[in-house]
Amino acid sequence: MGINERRERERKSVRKKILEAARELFVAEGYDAVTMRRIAEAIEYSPTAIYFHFKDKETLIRELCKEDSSSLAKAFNAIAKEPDAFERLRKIGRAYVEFGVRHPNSYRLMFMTQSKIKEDDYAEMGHGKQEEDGYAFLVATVIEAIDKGLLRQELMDPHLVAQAIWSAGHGVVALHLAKRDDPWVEWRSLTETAELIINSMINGLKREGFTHD
Amino acid sequence: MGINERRERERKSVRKKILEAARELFVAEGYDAVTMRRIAEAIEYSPTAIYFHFKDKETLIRELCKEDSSSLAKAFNAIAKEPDAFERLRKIGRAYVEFGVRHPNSYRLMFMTQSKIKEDDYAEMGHGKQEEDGYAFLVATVIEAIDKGLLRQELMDPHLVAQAIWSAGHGVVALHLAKRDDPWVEWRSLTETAELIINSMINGLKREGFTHD
DNA sequence: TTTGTAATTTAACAGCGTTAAGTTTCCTGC
DNA sequence: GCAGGAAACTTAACGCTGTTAAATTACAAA
Repeated sequence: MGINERRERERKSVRKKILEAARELFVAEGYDAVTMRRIAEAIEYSPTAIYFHFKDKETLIRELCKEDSSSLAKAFNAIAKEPDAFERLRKIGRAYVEFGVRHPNSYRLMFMTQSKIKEDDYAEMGHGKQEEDGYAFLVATVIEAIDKGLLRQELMDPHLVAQAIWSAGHGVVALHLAKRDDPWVEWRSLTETAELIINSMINGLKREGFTHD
Repeated sequence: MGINERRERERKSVRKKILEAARELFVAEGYDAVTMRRIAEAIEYSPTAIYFHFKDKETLIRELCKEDSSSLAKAFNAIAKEPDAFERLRKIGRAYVEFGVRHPNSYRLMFMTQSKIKEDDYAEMGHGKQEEDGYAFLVATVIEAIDKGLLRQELMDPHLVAQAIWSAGHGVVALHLAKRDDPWVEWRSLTETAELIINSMINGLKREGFTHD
């Protein structure tokens, strides 16, 4: 018994070592640029050793991604305290943008690529629970705004509105992550653009004549 | 001379054949899923034959992408006739969304991935010319809106406003292309969401009290 | 008919993620 | 203390990729 615990502890320590090395490399060079062989090299193991601890590269990356995404959930939970629905939307937007900047690789994986995750796995990922599901949190906030009569009368579908808001926020982050270094455009700062988008969207969705703070 | 022309014609025909086969495969299965070997197989040539006509896979894809993107430029040129600045913005948005739907692979390549294209190549791509440069066209429209006093007073930077509008439009397309099949979210239709985003953004950017059509 | 170049094929390389098989390590039960 | 055996790891290799080098074919020019 006691010895099994030791085994397990050691295994976990190696797992952690792999994750840390992988994280450092991925953060520095991105998902595609880092090979399994280089991760192995970094921890001075053979490449195949990784496969004892992780099913494949995809799984390894998802693990890191999961760590990151929990930081987004945390930020959202802190925001939940904000009483004003519009202000909450603004804070959601800012937190979302900050997440993209802080974890560009995870952001790309989560929101900019098609994932083959099956619906079955969703339950354990907190699907639908506001504390873990950012989209659910956004929808709930929109519902509140609708119920309080803050939005234009024709806006009755919370999913539609939430998706529009999400899209706007996503757009500014995604464009930044993909095109920030492209000199075709005289880029303005991400935060400035994000602020304008968030405010314009809220301003454009809110009930005509409704004056807010 | 006459024989050189014939040679050239034949070469161009093979080039075209490759491009057509590649396009069909790429459209059906996407950039990453299609290998050079499969393209070669489709035209019943050896894989290396392609490399006589195209430098590498990247170049081949860029060629297809260029063809697609000209359709966007065409759509924008048609829109240029629209006299009303806001209505022009709406049409730009719709055309942009339609481009994303019609050419998802090119869209992903152009707007959702980092490109290593150097600034030097931009001149021949029509950078800055409104007829070929969609961003320049958008900026020009924003400038017109500003000059005519249609936008809120504090909005004086056309690039900032253009980038906010672009981001909003991009967001809805990018999210759709990446997450459309993800059952985590009860997706609303792209066109409906796009329409809401475009209208909300314009509504949110326009001068307070300014009533439009 | 020879010659030279353009166009194509065959063979192969280096890199990738990954798997199979062999080896070390080290706890367990006698 | 030592045999057995699972756990953790390494070595070797597979199949796939984009791509290149070298050999081959096709075919107009002389």
